Amino acid sequence: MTKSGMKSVLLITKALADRQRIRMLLLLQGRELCVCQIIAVLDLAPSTISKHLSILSAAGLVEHRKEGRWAYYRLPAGSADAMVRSALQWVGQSLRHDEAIAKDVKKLAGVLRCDPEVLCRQQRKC
Amino acid sequence: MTKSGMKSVLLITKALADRQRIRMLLLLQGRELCVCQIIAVLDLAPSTISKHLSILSAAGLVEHRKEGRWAYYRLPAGSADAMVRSALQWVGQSLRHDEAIAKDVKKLAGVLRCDPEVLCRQQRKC
DNA sequence: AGCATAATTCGTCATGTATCGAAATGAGTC
DNA sequence: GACTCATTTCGATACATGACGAATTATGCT
Repeated sequence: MTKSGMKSVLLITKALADRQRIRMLLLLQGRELCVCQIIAVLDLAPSTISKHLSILSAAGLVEHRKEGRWAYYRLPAGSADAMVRSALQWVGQSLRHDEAIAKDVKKLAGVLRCDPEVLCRQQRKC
Repeated sequence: MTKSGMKSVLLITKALADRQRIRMLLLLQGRELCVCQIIAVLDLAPSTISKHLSILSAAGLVEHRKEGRWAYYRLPAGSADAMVRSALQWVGQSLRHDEAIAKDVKKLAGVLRCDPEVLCRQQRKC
């Protein structure tokens, strides 16, 4: 079923109207991430990250699953709403060559080299 | 030259993150409109409409020209930035079947039957 | 059970934004 | 020039939003 309507559109556009949330979406391109990994890259308070993720989630722009104490977020599967898919594609396309994003991705590479467990224990100083 | 970068993206997403601005963009699909016509359909204070239009303009989502006392706004020409074009396409596609938008378009049809001059004189009671 | 920990929710504060009316601008008319 | 009118800019106000730390929840470990 394909959603439509002003409400969904505004949920999406409002979700996309924030720098940190955009950064998150681009970090999630091509991989699933644990919340603690997102925290480590974006360098914001856990509660802030969590709030952002819930906004993205409400808009359908991310999905998540819990595994033990950890929560993993990812971009929605291929079966997702067309509106959501094209919105994500637009963002990805538009920021393909953005410097700030490249920096985040680079930082993520470092973060991915640690166990999430170790990462959290060390208070984000991997 | 194709723009890119976080700044442009945020200008666009922030511009799209408002119900009234979305309504304006859809009214402008396929035709150029005078500010007074937009006012007549959306039923907001002229200063509010003007502010919204300036935000859309800053994001590159609309163009405008002045003709005498009137100002006309339109969606950007085909030569526009790819980011802008696909954003507009996304909005249009997503709201193709929206009721609120259909209502606006219907109201616009009535407004278009008046001279802009008459329209303004009569304080939006055409 | 009791503790440690990852994530979320809640309360608060500062900042940003939508709206309006009043004043300013700019173009036409007399 | 003085006046009218469409639009924009400015200033004020109410509301929404982003950030944080503290408290809460939920899971795993001892």
